[in-house]
Amino acid sequence: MPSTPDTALHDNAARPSRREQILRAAAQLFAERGARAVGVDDVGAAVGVTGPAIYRHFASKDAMLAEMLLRISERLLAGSAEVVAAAGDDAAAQLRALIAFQVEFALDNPALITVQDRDLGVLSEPDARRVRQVQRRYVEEWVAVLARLHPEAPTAACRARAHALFGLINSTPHSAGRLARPAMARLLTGMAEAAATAPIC
Amino acid sequence: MPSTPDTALHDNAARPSRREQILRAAAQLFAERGARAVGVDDVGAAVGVTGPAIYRHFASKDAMLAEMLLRISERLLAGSAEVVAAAGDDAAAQLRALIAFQVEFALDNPALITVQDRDLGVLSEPDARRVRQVQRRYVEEWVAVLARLHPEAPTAACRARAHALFGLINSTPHSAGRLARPAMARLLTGMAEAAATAPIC
DNA sequence: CGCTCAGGTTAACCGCTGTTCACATCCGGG
DNA sequence: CCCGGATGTGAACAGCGGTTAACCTGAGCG
Repeated sequence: MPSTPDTALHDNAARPSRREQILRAAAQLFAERGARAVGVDDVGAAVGVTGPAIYRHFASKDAMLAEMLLRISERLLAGSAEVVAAAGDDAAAQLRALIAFQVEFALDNPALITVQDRDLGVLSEPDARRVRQVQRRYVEEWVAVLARLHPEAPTAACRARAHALFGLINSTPHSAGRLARPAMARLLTGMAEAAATAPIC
Repeated sequence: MPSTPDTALHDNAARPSRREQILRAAAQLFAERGARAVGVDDVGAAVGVTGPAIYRHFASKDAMLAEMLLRISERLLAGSAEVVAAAGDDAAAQLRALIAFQVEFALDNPALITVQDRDLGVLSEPDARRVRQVQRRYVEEWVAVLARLHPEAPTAACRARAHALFGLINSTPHSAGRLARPAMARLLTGMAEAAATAPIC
Protein backbone atom coordinates (compact mmCIF):
# COMPACT_ATOMS: atom_id res chain seq x y z
CA MET A 1 0.00 0.00 0.00
CA PRO A 2 1.68 3.21 -1.18
CA SER A 3 1.29 5.66 1.72
CA THR A 4 -2.49 5.23 2.25
CA PRO A 5 -4.03 7.36 -0.47
CA ASP A 6 -7.32 7.84 1.35
CA THR A 7 -6.20 10.22 4.06
CA ALA A 8 -6.51 13.17 1.67
CA LEU A 9 -4.49 15.54 3.82
CA HIS A 10 -2.03 16.29 1.08
CA ASP A 11 -3.95 18.41 -1.38
CA ASN A 12 -5.99 21.56 -1.15
CA ALA A 13 -9.29 21.80 -3.04
CA ALA A 14 -8.11 24.68 -5.20
CA ARG A 15 -8.12 23.07 -8.63
CA PRO A 16 -10.35 20.04 -9.02
CA SER A 17 -7.85 17.24 -8.70
CA ARG A 18 -8.68 13.81 -10.06
CA ARG A 19 -9.75 12.86 -6.55
CA GLU A 20 -12.29 15.65 -6.43
CA GLN A 21 -13.55 14.89 -9.91
CA ILE A 22 -14.18 11.30 -8.87
CA LEU A 23 -15.97 12.35 -5.71
CA ARG A 24 -18.24 14.71 -7.60
CA ALA A 25 -19.06 12.27 -10.37
CA ALA A 26 -19.68 9.50 -7.87
CA ALA A 27 -22.08 11.69 -5.88
CA GLN A 28 -24.09 12.30 -9.01
CA LEU A 29 -24.21 8.63 -9.97
CA PHE A 30 -24.93 7.45 -6.43
CA ALA A 31 -27.82 9.89 -6.20
CA GLU A 32 -29.32 8.69 -9.46
CA ARG A 33 -29.08 4.94 -9.00
CA GLY A 34 -28.07 4.27 -5.41
CA ALA A 35 -24.55 3.56 -4.21
CA ARG A 36 -24.79 -0.22 -4.44
CA ALA A 37 -26.15 -0.08 -7.96
CA VAL A 38 -23.22 1.81 -9.48
CA GLY A 39 -19.99 -0.04 -10.11
CA VAL A 40 -16.47 1.27 -9.93
CA ASP A 41 -16.36 0.99 -13.71
CA ASP A 42 -19.28 3.43 -13.94
CA VAL A 43 -17.56 5.92 -11.69
CA GLY A 44 -14.34 5.59 -13.65
CA ALA A 45 -16.12 6.02 -16.98
CA ALA A 46 -17.77 9.19 -15.67
CA VAL A 47 -14.36 10.82 -15.34
CA GLY A 48 -12.84 9.22 -18.46
CA VAL A 49 -10.87 6.47 -16.78
CA THR A 50 -11.16 2.71 -16.30
CA GLY A 51 -12.56 1.22 -13.11
CA PRO A 52 -9.44 0.01 -11.28
CA ALA A 53 -7.81 3.44 -11.68
CA ILE A 54 -10.05 4.54 -8.81
CA TYR A 55 -7.84 2.55 -6.44
CA ARG A 56 -5.00 4.99 -7.06
CA HIS A 57 -7.08 7.59 -5.21
CA PHE A 58 -9.28 5.68 -2.78
CA ALA A 59 -8.63 2.60 -0.69
CA SER A 60 -12.00 1.13 -1.63
CA LYS A 61 -15.42 2.01 -2.92
CA ASP A 62 -16.69 2.10 0.64
CA ALA A 63 -13.95 4.50 1.69
CA MET A 64 -15.06 6.76 -1.14
CA LEU A 65 -18.67 6.75 0.06
CA ALA A 66 -17.54 7.26 3.64
CA GLU A 67 -15.50 10.33 2.78
CA MET A 68 -18.37 11.70 0.72
CA LEU A 69 -20.92 11.40 3.51
CA LEU A 70 -18.54 12.65 6.17
CA ARG A 71 -17.76 15.76 4.15
CA ILE A 72 -21.44 16.56 3.67
CA SER A 73 -22.12 16.34 7.38
CA GLU A 74 -19.10 18.41 8.26
CA ARG A 75 -20.02 21.05 5.72
CA LEU A 76 -23.51 21.33 7.18
CA LEU A 77 -22.24 21.44 10.74
CA ALA A 78 -19.64 24.11 10.02
CA GLY A 79 -22.09 26.20 8.03
CA SER A 80 -24.79 26.08 10.66
CA ALA A 81 -22.41 27.04 13.45
CA GLU A 82 -21.19 30.01 11.46
CA VAL A 83 -24.67 31.13 10.51
CA VAL A 84 -26.03 30.87 14.05
CA ALA A 85 -23.10 32.82 15.44
CA ALA A 86 -23.67 35.57 12.89
CA ALA A 87 -27.34 35.85 13.84
CA GLY A 88 -26.75 37.30 17.29
CA ASP A 89 -28.72 36.28 20.36
CA ASP A 90 -32.25 36.40 19.00
CA ALA A 91 -33.57 32.84 18.82
CA ALA A 92 -36.06 33.76 16.09
CA ALA A 93 -33.27 35.26 14.00
CA GLN A 94 -31.12 32.17 14.55
CA LEU A 95 -33.96 29.95 13.39
CA ARG A 96 -34.47 32.01 10.24
CA ALA A 97 -30.75 31.79 9.57
CA LEU A 98 -30.69 28.00 9.98
CA ILE A 99 -33.68 27.60 7.69
CA ALA A 100 -32.24 29.86 5.03
CA PHE A 101 -28.96 27.97 5.19
CA GLN A 102 -30.52 24.54 4.89
CA VAL A 103 -32.83 25.66 2.06
CA GLU A 104 -29.91 27.02 0.13
CA PHE A 105 -27.91 23.83 0.61
CA ALA A 106 -30.83 21.62 -0.38
CA LEU A 107 -31.44 23.61 -3.54
CA ASP A 108 -27.75 23.67 -4.46
CA ASN A 109 -27.06 19.98 -3.78
CA PRO A 110 -30.10 17.77 -4.25
CA ALA A 111 -27.81 14.87 -5.18
CA LEU A 112 -25.91 15.09 -1.90
CA ILE A 113 -29.18 15.28 0.02
CA THR A 114 -30.36 12.11 -1.66
CA VAL A 115 -27.19 10.13 -1.04
CA GLN A 116 -26.89 11.31 2.52
CA ASP A 117 -30.07 9.74 3.76
CA ARG A 118 -30.42 6.87 1.33
CA ASP A 119 -26.99 5.32 1.48
CA LEU A 120 -25.89 5.81 5.06
CA GLY A 121 -26.84 2.18 5.61
CA VAL A 122 -24.28 0.75 3.21
CA LEU A 123 -21.35 2.13 5.23
CA SER A 124 -19.39 -0.15 7.53
CA GLU A 125 -20.44 0.26 11.14
CA PRO A 126 -17.35 2.25 12.20
CA ASP A 127 -17.72 4.62 9.26
CA ALA A 128 -21.45 4.98 9.81
CA ARG A 129 -20.83 5.79 13.45
CA ARG A 130 -18.49 8.61 12.56
CA VAL A 131 -20.99 10.12 10.14
CA ARG A 132 -23.88 9.81 12.56
CA GLN A 133 -21.87 11.53 15.25
CA VAL A 134 -21.41 14.63 13.12
CA GLN A 135 -25.03 14.51 11.99
CA ARG A 136 -26.13 14.36 15.61
CA ARG A 137 -24.20 17.50 16.40
CA TYR A 138 -25.88 19.24 13.49
CA VAL A 139 -29.31 18.19 14.75
CA GLU A 140 -28.46 19.44 18.22
CA GLU A 141 -27.67 22.84 16.76
CA TRP A 142 -31.28 23.00 15.58
CA VAL A 143 -32.67 21.51 18.76
CA ALA A 144 -30.96 24.17 20.86
CA VAL A 145 -32.54 26.96 18.85
CA LEU A 146 -35.96 25.29 18.78
CA ALA A 147 -35.80 24.76 22.55
CA ARG A 148 -35.32 28.48 23.11
CA LEU A 149 -38.31 29.17 20.88
CA HIS A 150 -40.51 26.61 22.65
CA PRO A 151 -39.37 26.74 26.28
CA GLU A 152 -42.22 24.58 27.49
CA ALA A 153 -41.64 21.77 24.98
CA PRO A 154 -39.67 18.64 25.99
CA THR A 155 -36.38 18.12 24.23
CA ALA A 156 -37.67 15.02 22.45
CA ALA A 157 -40.40 17.12 20.85
CA CYS A 158 -37.87 19.66 19.64
CA ARG A 159 -35.77 16.90 18.16
CA ALA A 160 -38.75 15.42 16.35
CA ARG A 161 -39.61 18.89 15.10
CA ALA A 162 -36.09 19.34 13.77
CA HIS A 163 -36.29 16.06 11.86
CA ALA A 164 -39.65 17.05 10.42
CA LEU A 165 -38.17 20.34 9.24
CA PHE A 166 -35.30 18.50 7.57
CA GLY A 167 -37.80 16.30 5.81
CA LEU A 168 -39.72 19.32 4.63
CA ILE A 169 -36.71 21.21 3.31
CA ASN A 170 -34.92 18.15 1.93
CA SER A 171 -37.86 17.37 -0.32
CA THR A 172 -36.05 19.23 -3.11
CA PRO A 173 -34.92 16.07 -4.92
CA HIS A 174 -38.56 15.00 -5.25
CA SER A 175 -39.91 18.24 -6.67
CA ALA A 176 -36.96 18.80 -8.95
CA GLY A 177 -36.82 21.78 -11.21
CA ARG A 178 -40.55 22.19 -11.78
CA LEU A 179 -40.51 25.56 -10.05
CA ALA A 180 -38.04 28.41 -10.54
CA ARG A 181 -35.40 28.50 -7.86
CA PRO A 182 -36.30 31.80 -6.18
CA ALA A 183 -39.96 30.77 -5.95
CA MET A 184 -38.95 27.39 -4.56
CA ALA A 185 -36.71 29.04 -1.98
CA ARG A 186 -39.49 31.38 -0.85
CA LEU A 187 -41.98 28.53 -0.65
CA LEU A 188 -39.76 26.23 1.40
CA THR A 189 -38.62 29.03 3.68
CA GLY A 190 -42.18 30.14 4.33
CA MET A 191 -43.41 26.62 5.02
CA ALA A 192 -40.46 25.81 7.27
CA GLU A 193 -40.84 28.96 9.33
CA ALA A 194 -44.56 28.35 9.76
CA ALA A 195 -43.97 24.72 10.78
CA ALA A 196 -41.12 25.64 13.11
CA THR A 197 -43.12 28.23 15.02
CA ALA A 198 -46.47 26.41 15.10
CA PRO A 199 -47.66 25.89 18.66
CA ILE A 200 -47.78 22.33 19.99
CA CYS A 201 -51.58 22.30 20.22
CA MET B 1 -42.94 -22.33 -14.44
CA PRO B 2 -45.87 -23.66 -12.39
CA SER B 3 -48.78 -21.34 -13.23
CA THR B 4 -47.05 -18.00 -12.44
CA PRO B 5 -47.28 -17.75 -8.65
CA ASP B 6 -46.81 -14.00 -8.65
CA THR B 7 -50.20 -12.93 -9.88
CA ALA B 8 -51.62 -13.22 -6.38
CA LEU B 9 -55.22 -13.14 -7.51
CA HIS B 10 -56.04 -16.46 -5.91
CA ASP B 11 -55.98 -15.77 -2.20
CA ASN B 12 -57.66 -13.25 0.06
CA ALA B 13 -55.69 -11.59 2.86
CA ALA B 14 -57.83 -13.09 5.59
CA ARG B 15 -55.32 -15.30 7.41
CA PRO B 16 -51.68 -14.37 7.02
CA SER B 17 -50.65 -16.91 4.42
CA ARG B 18 -47.00 -17.71 3.91
CA ARG B 19 -47.01 -15.17 1.09
CA GLU B 20 -48.15 -12.40 3.42
CA GLN B 21 -45.67 -13.42 6.11
CA ILE B 22 -42.87 -13.16 3.59
CA LEU B 23 -44.02 -9.77 2.37
CA ARG B 24 -44.20 -8.41 5.90
CA ALA B 25 -40.84 -9.79 6.97
CA ALA B 26 -39.22 -8.57 3.78
CA ALA B 27 -40.59 -5.07 4.31
CA GLN B 28 -39.03 -4.97 7.74
CA LEU B 29 -35.65 -6.23 6.52
CA PHE B 30 -35.64 -4.00 3.44
CA ALA B 31 -36.35 -0.99 5.62
CA GLU B 32 -33.51 -1.80 7.98
CA ARG B 33 -30.75 -2.59 5.51
CA GLY B 34 -31.97 -1.62 2.05
CA ALA B 35 -33.46 -3.98 -0.52
CA ARG B 36 -30.20 -4.76 -2.30
CA ALA B 37 -28.42 -5.54 0.95
CA VAL B 38 -30.76 -8.31 2.10
CA GLY B 39 -30.52 -11.69 0.44
CA VAL B 40 -33.29 -14.13 -0.24
CA ASP B 41 -31.76 -16.33 2.45
CA ASP B 42 -32.28 -13.53 4.97
CA VAL B 43 -35.92 -13.14 4.01
CA GLY B 44 -36.43 -16.89 4.18
CA ALA B 45 -34.76 -17.14 7.59
CA ALA B 46 -37.02 -14.36 8.90
CA VAL B 47 -40.04 -16.59 8.32
CA GLY B 48 -38.31 -19.83 9.30
CA VAL B 49 -37.61 -21.17 5.83
CA THR B 50 -34.60 -21.51 3.55
CA GLY B 51 -33.91 -19.04 0.76
CA PRO B 52 -35.07 -20.90 -2.35
CA ALA B 53 -38.46 -21.61 -0.75
CA ILE B 54 -39.33 -18.01 -1.58
CA TYR B 55 -39.60 -18.98 -5.24
CA ARG B 56 -42.66 -21.08 -4.43
CA HIS B 57 -44.47 -17.80 -3.70
CA PHE B 58 -42.79 -15.16 -5.83
CA ALA B 59 -41.35 -15.26 -9.31
CA SER B 60 -38.26 -13.35 -8.22
CA LYS B 61 -36.91 -11.05 -5.56
CA ASP B 62 -37.68 -8.10 -7.79
CA ALA B 63 -41.29 -9.22 -8.22
CA MET B 64 -41.56 -9.31 -4.46
CA LEU B 65 -40.31 -5.76 -4.10
CA ALA B 66 -42.56 -4.62 -6.94
CA GLU B 67 -45.66 -6.03 -5.34
CA MET B 68 -44.70 -4.51 -2.03
CA LEU B 69 -44.26 -1.00 -3.40
CA LEU B 70 -47.34 -1.22 -5.59
CA ARG B 71 -49.47 -2.24 -2.63
CA ILE B 72 -48.25 0.65 -0.53
CA SER B 73 -49.08 3.18 -3.23
CA GLU B 74 -52.49 1.67 -3.84
CA ARG B 75 -53.28 1.64 -0.15
CA LEU B 76 -52.40 5.32 0.13
CA LEU B 77 -54.38 6.24 -2.96
CA ALA B 78 -57.48 4.34 -1.90
CA GLY B 79 -57.31 5.71 1.64
CA SER B 80 -56.90 9.30 0.54
CA ALA B 81 -59.79 9.09 -1.90
CA GLU B 82 -62.05 7.69 0.78
CA VAL B 83 -60.99 10.25 3.36
CA VAL B 84 -61.43 13.21 1.03
CA ALA B 85 -64.86 12.02 -0.03
CA ALA B 86 -65.90 11.71 3.60
CA ALA B 87 -64.78 15.27 4.35
CA GLY B 88 -67.49 16.99 2.31
CA ASP B 89 -66.83 20.03 0.14
CA ASP B 90 -64.80 22.19 2.50
CA ALA B 91 -61.25 22.35 1.17
CA ALA B 92 -59.85 23.07 4.63
CA ALA B 93 -61.61 20.02 6.04
CA GLN B 94 -60.30 17.90 3.16
CA LEU B 95 -56.77 19.08 3.87
CA ARG B 96 -57.07 18.25 7.55
CA ALA B 97 -58.38 14.82 6.61
CA LEU B 98 -55.49 14.15 4.22
CA ILE B 99 -52.95 15.24 6.79
CA ALA B 100 -54.49 13.12 9.54
CA PHE B 101 -54.54 10.13 7.21
CA GLN B 102 -50.93 10.48 6.13
CA VAL B 103 -49.74 11.05 9.70
CA GLU B 104 -51.51 7.94 10.87
CA PHE B 105 -50.03 5.88 8.04
CA ALA B 106 -46.53 7.21 8.65
CA LEU B 107 -46.73 6.44 12.35
CA ASP B 108 -48.14 2.96 11.76
CA ASN B 109 -45.74 1.95 8.99
CA PRO B 110 -42.36 3.66 9.24
CA ALA B 111 -40.76 0.66 7.55
CA LEU B 112 -42.98 0.94 4.50
CA ILE B 113 -42.32 4.67 4.31
CA THR B 114 -38.60 4.02 4.28
CA VAL B 115 -38.68 1.33 1.61
CA GLN B 116 -41.06 3.30 -0.56
CA ASP B 117 -38.76 6.18 -1.22
CA ARG B 118 -35.40 4.49 -0.83
CA ASP B 119 -35.79 1.45 -3.01
CA LEU B 120 -37.99 2.62 -5.85
CA GLY B 121 -34.82 2.86 -7.90
CA VAL B 122 -33.99 -0.86 -7.77
CA LEU B 123 -37.19 -1.81 -9.60
CA SER B 124 -37.09 -2.67 -13.28
CA GLU B 125 -38.23 0.21 -15.43
CA PRO B 126 -41.67 -1.26 -16.26
CA ASP B 127 -42.36 -2.01 -12.59
CA ALA B 128 -41.10 1.38 -11.49
CA ARG B 129 -43.35 3.04 -14.04
CA ARG B 130 -46.42 1.29 -12.65
CA VAL B 131 -45.59 2.36 -9.11
CA ARG B 132 -44.87 5.94 -10.09
CA GLN B 133 -48.16 6.15 -11.92
CA VAL B 134 -50.10 5.33 -8.77
CA GLN B 135 -47.92 7.63 -6.69
CA ARG B 136 -48.58 10.44 -9.12
CA ARG B 137 -52.31 10.02 -8.70
CA TYR B 138 -51.90 10.20 -4.94
CA VAL B 139 -49.91 13.40 -5.24
CA GLU B 140 -52.56 14.90 -7.49
CA GLU B 141 -55.15 14.21 -4.80
CA TRP B 142 -53.19 16.53 -2.54
CA VAL B 143 -52.48 19.07 -5.26
CA ALA B 144 -56.19 19.41 -6.02
CA VAL B 145 -56.98 20.23 -2.41
CA LEU B 146 -54.03 22.59 -2.04
CA ALA B 147 -55.02 24.37 -5.24
CA ARG B 148 -58.44 25.14 -3.82
CA LEU B 149 -56.82 26.51 -0.67
CA HIS B 150 -54.37 28.67 -2.61
CA PRO B 151 -56.31 29.74 -5.70
CA GLU B 152 -53.67 32.22 -6.79
CA ALA B 153 -50.76 29.76 -6.61
CA PRO B 154 -49.51 28.04 -9.78
CA THR B 155 -49.99 24.28 -9.91
CA ALA B 156 -46.23 23.68 -9.77
CA ALA B 157 -46.09 25.48 -6.45
CA CYS B 158 -48.88 23.33 -5.06
CA ARG B 159 -47.08 20.21 -6.20
CA ALA B 160 -43.87 21.32 -4.56
CA ARG B 161 -45.83 22.11 -1.42
CA ALA B 162 -47.34 18.63 -1.44
CA HIS B 163 -43.90 17.03 -1.69
CA ALA B 164 -42.63 19.19 1.14
CA LEU B 165 -45.56 18.09 3.30
CA PHE B 166 -44.81 14.45 2.53
CA GLY B 167 -41.21 15.03 3.57
CA LEU B 168 -42.34 16.60 6.81
CA ILE B 169 -44.80 13.88 7.75
CA ASN B 170 -42.67 10.99 6.49
CA SER B 171 -39.85 11.99 8.82
CA THR B 172 -41.18 9.43 11.30
CA PRO B 173 -38.50 6.82 10.55
CA HIS B 174 -35.83 9.36 11.53
CA SER B 175 -37.34 10.37 14.87
CA ALA B 176 -38.31 6.86 15.81
CA GLY B 177 -39.98 6.19 19.10
CA ARG B 178 -38.39 9.01 21.09
CA LEU B 179 -41.75 10.66 21.60
CA ALA B 180 -45.01 9.01 22.63
CA ARG B 181 -47.29 8.36 19.71
CA PRO B 182 -50.14 10.75 20.56
CA ALA B 183 -47.70 13.60 21.14
CA MET B 184 -45.94 12.78 17.88
CA ALA B 185 -49.24 12.75 16.02
CA ARG B 186 -50.24 16.13 17.43
CA LEU B 187 -46.85 17.63 16.62
CA LEU B 188 -46.75 16.42 13.02
CA THR B 189 -50.38 17.38 12.40
CA GLY B 190 -49.87 20.85 13.80
CA MET B 191 -46.68 21.44 11.81
CA ALA B 192 -48.20 20.10 8.59
CA GLU B 193 -51.33 22.23 8.88
CA ALA B 194 -49.25 25.32 9.57
CA ALA B 195 -46.98 24.60 6.61
CA ALA B 196 -49.87 23.78 4.31
CA THR B 197 -51.72 27.02 4.98
CA ALA B 198 -48.72 29.34 5.14
CA PRO B 199 -49.03 32.15 2.57
CA ILE B 200 -46.57 32.17 -0.32
CA CYS B 201 -44.87 35.41 0.78
C1' DC C 1 20.97 9.63 -19.46
C1' DG C 2 18.70 6.70 -16.28
C1' DC C 3 15.93 6.47 -11.82
C1' DT C 4 11.74 7.03 -9.55
C1' DC C 5 7.18 7.66 -8.85
C1' DA C 6 2.35 8.93 -9.84
C1' DG C 7 -1.26 7.44 -12.40
C1' DG C 8 -3.37 4.18 -15.99
C1' DT C 9 -4.40 -0.17 -18.41
C1' DT C 10 -5.75 -5.07 -19.13
C1' DA C 11 -6.51 -9.54 -17.45
C1' DA C 12 -7.56 -12.45 -13.93
C1' DC C 13 -9.49 -13.80 -9.47
C1' DC C 14 -12.98 -14.76 -6.31
C1' DG C 15 -16.68 -14.35 -3.24
C1' DC C 16 -21.34 -13.38 -3.00
C1' DT C 17 -26.14 -13.96 -4.20
C1' DG C 18 -30.13 -14.76 -7.23
C1' DT C 19 -31.85 -18.62 -9.40
C1' DT C 20 -32.63 -23.47 -10.85
C1' DC C 21 -32.79 -28.54 -10.25
C1' DA C 22 -33.68 -32.95 -8.46
C1' DC C 23 -35.37 -34.82 -4.73
C1' DA C 24 -38.11 -35.28 -0.10
C1' DT C 25 -42.40 -34.68 2.59
C1' DC C 26 -46.97 -33.92 3.90
C1' DC C 27 -51.76 -34.05 3.15
C1' DG C 28 -56.48 -34.33 1.15
C1' DG C 29 -59.45 -36.95 -1.84
C1' DG C 30 -60.91 -40.79 -4.92
C1' DC D 1 -54.31 -47.23 -0.03
C1' DC D 2 -52.16 -44.65 -3.33
C1' DC D 3 -51.88 -40.43 -6.19
C1' DG D 4 -50.96 -35.61 -7.09
C1' DG D 5 -50.14 -31.04 -5.94
C1' DA D 6 -48.29 -27.77 -2.78
C1' DT D 7 -44.38 -26.67 -0.17
C1' DG D 8 -39.64 -27.09 1.36
C1' DT D 9 -34.59 -28.63 1.18
C1' DG D 10 -29.67 -28.96 -0.11
C1' DA D 11 -26.56 -28.75 -3.82
C1' DA D 12 -25.03 -26.73 -7.78
C1' DC D 13 -24.84 -23.09 -11.31
C1' DA D 14 -23.80 -18.59 -13.20
C1' DG D 15 -23.00 -13.89 -13.58
C1' DC D 16 -21.73 -9.73 -11.63
C1' DG D 17 -18.58 -6.63 -9.47
C1' DG D 18 -15.00 -5.29 -6.15
C1' DT D 19 -10.32 -5.99 -5.75
C1' DT D 20 -5.58 -7.31 -6.95
C1' DA D 21 -1.55 -8.21 -9.93
C1' DA D 22 1.63 -7.34 -13.54
C1' DC D 23 2.84 -4.32 -16.71
C1' DC D 24 3.23 0.31 -19.17
C1' DT D 25 4.01 5.36 -19.76
C1' DG D 26 5.50 10.04 -19.09
C1' DA D 27 7.21 13.76 -16.25
C1' DG D 28 10.50 15.59 -13.16
C1' DC D 29 15.27 15.57 -11.85
C1' DG D 30 20.05 14.71 -10.15
